Amino acid sequence: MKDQDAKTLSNTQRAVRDLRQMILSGELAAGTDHLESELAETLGMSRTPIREAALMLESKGLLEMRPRKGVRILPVSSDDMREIYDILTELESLAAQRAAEAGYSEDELAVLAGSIAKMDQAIEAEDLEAWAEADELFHQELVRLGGNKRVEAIVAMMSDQVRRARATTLFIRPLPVKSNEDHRVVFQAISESRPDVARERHREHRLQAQAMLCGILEKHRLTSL
Amino acid sequence: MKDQDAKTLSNTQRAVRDLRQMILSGELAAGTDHLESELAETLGMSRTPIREAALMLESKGLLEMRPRKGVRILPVSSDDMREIYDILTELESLAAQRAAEAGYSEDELAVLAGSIAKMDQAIEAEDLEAWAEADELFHQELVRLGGNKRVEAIVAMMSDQVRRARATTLFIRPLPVKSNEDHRVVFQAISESRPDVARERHREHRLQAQAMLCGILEKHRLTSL
DNA sequence: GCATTCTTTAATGTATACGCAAATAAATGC
DNA sequence: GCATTTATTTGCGTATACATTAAAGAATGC
Repeated sequence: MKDQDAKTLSNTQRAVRDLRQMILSGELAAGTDHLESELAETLGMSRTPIREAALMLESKGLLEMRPRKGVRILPVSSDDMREIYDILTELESLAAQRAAEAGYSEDELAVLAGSIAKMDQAIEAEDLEAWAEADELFHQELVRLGGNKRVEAIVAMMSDQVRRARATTLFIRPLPVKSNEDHRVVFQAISESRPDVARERHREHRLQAQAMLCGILEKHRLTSL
Repeated sequence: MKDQDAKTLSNTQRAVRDLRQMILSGELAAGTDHLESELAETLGMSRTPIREAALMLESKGLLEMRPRKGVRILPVSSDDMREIYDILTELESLAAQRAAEAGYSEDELAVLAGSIAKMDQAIEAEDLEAWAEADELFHQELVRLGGNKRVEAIVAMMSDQVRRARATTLFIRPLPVKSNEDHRVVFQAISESRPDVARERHREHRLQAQAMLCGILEKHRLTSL
């Protein structure tokens, strides 16, 4: 429970937050159906805010509302991840380019640098959860520095689904040492204001990560189905 | 009125369609506020479907719901268009690449070829409306051929806003002769299965179009405000 | 025993009612 | 006359009730 629950947040907002959390945590498993009224009872509110929340989560691609069938939690297939990574590759590369063009000061790049440091520490400690968290921070901050609000929104939307897939891949994939090097190279290009380098390096980084992760998901597809 | 109105479409769906249309046509002008109850009365339904529709259109960036202020129709600034075109540049270039990789047959490329033909005719006849329509078809079909459903969804979402901006630029911009040549080059690269060429040519095409259109919007910013 | 139709059920789509909070208007104190 | 506080209004958030319709089950005819 956060500090504010019934206070400043509306029921609709709580429903969005809670349902999202339940989906990401797997409490609402992929592929399962749930009636609006069940969810309403679970979260202790009426159907109205549940419907509004479901509508929002539907537009984010986390679930699907089907008349008479209830809301279905959408599974994330390897094909889905391929689509998502394709988009992230393009939009994050753009962000890297724009961030390099912007000529940020060392201070303004502190969060980005910090996330790389955290990833290094996590690798050292072989703490994959911590690494994943820092990795997400890096990508999120990179996109923020890119300065395009719509890119930010799209990436945030997709990152929910990436997070779900990561639950599968994180403990199977090789230790992300190479990944950390990639991040450093991109960071350097941004801090040296070299847009084309930042763009291309990040693009390569993403393409490699995508190939690896989709490969893993493909292999384990049968397991999860 | 389409063939089906009260028949197969729910009120929520009608509200989405009608509100979207009213925004695109300018009937609901950018920057204006409207109470949920007003809109409900206008469309002859209760607030519930209006709210659900507004929620969807909000996620598409056409409007904003603000407590006690009503729903605000969001204006499209030149900054907005810069953001949108940046995204379209990246995602459509990806689509062009993927379309070229897919190795479509002549038949499968018929719609794309047709849209180019229509643009040529429109230029000939100096019919800018027809040209815009064909141009939109080209980009839409290109993205479809790219085979990424999420890209399709994002582009469709943004194209609503592009359409609103076009109302400003269409009759000011130079006759899009160069644009047609660009399209032909991209088409050829796709039909010859040359992904890198398709990607780069389309990218250049988009960057030029963006620079031109944002320039126009920038100039006429004062007029519209 | 199977198929078809009717009945019933159950879940959604939508209307409506109401409480609450925010914005505006009014009133009182200084 | 201005500021501050109090009333009032008004629009939203949400609960709830109801109508609609699709799906499931029962029953009847063949």
